[in-house]
Amino acid sequence: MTPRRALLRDVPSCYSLAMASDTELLNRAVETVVPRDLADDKLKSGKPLRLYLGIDPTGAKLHIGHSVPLRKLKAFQDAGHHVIFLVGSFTAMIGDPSGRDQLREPLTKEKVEENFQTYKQQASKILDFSKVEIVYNHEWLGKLNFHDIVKIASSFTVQQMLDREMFRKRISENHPIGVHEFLYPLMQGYDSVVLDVDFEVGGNDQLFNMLCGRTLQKEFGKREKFILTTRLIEGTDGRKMSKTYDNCIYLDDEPNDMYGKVLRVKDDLILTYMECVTDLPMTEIRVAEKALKSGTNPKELKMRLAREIVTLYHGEKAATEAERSFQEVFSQGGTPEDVREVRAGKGSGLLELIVKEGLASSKSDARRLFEQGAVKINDNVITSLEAQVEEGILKVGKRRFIKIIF
RNA sequence: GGGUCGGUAGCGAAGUGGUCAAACGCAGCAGACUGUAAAUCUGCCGUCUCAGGACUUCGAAGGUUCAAAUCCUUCCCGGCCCA
Repeated sequence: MTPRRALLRDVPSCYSLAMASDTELLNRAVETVVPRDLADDKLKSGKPLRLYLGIDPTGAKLHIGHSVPLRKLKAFQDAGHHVIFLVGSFTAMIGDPSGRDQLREPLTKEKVEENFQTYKQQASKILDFSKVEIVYNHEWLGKLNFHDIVKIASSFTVQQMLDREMFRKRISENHPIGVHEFLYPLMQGYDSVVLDVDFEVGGNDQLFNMLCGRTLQKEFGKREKFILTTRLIEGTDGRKMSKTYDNCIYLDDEPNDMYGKVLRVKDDLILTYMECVTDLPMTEIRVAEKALKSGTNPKELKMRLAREIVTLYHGEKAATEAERSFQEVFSQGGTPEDVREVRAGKGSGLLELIVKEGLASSKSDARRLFEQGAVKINDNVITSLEAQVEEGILKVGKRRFIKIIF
């Protein structure tokens, strides 16, 4: 479409030097655009558009699933559009019921601010916050009175709310639904009214909330916005990416750890990851797709993917290093380079050290590891619970290493 | 407000006076296998241990009993039905 595609081949693909085309903006890593033709028209107009992404600062560690909408935001920013970043300072205190089958704990104001700082610090790896407009929704939501709220609420029906899957689920499982949870999408929708944007970006789990915004904008006579939802990517094991499943790749994971996690991703997610969380050109991703179909070892592509992701967050050097280290440790069963060094007293117990250094969660746990032959010093399996500390590389299981020095 | 059912380990869920640290499933951990994996198989999966046991845990606090997750009392939290 544009000549930049050809040029890009010679450039390390993780550096997105070029702007994405309109087609790519509206399609790559995108789940759905509502309504499509409105989006096309607005983009075709060539005018800079106002768009926003809202987040509730819950204090969660960001993982690459969170990076998808952020990256989309950045793509639009690079294309010259006006990006607004909305901090759900008010909404966070209520808690989004989306995707929840449990009631959420509300947050305090102080906690919200603290959380946002943490968020910003992590998200800065993707988005340049100095170039976006940051707004807080307590500034308007906190000022609404009961009249306003009733007006807003009357645009929706209880049936619409109850149609949502998580509420149905809760009903069928006899879990509570707080009345305030119905208010949540309305508040978020009202954000759109205040910001009067051309469109909103969000994860696909936010579709309902964002649609409420469309309804309210019409109701309040504002401009019509369209909605762009990004794809939700699954965690390394193919289930929903979630802390409770421990299948997340976090933005601040150490290079080696991050690399290893990507390699552990289920094979059939490779292409999705490439599309959604890297800057690899789509042309290259198509080539990868063909290669997969023609029987290339998925590991090869996964390594490419892993290198790409680590480069994005830690730079090329770290990525190369992580790759080398990974091959050494896992493919050849060796030990990593950068093992943590731990000073230990000669003659002290090995078991105690393992617990103290967090390689096991309790003494009982450590004991089990000994019994199961998981404890090795310099590749010699140690089974005696009374064993003393020795100098060398201590390996517990496959992934936990420390270097013991006296 | 009334009635009723329920709150068990990270989650789900059995257990209704002793044989209960508590079945089972999921998740997790270790070992084998492998392409890091996945799948599969095996073992583990409260804490501490002088390895014989000891200690803490079944919403919370009291009580009955030789003995309580199991019985009683009060309280807290939730579901459902009725108002």
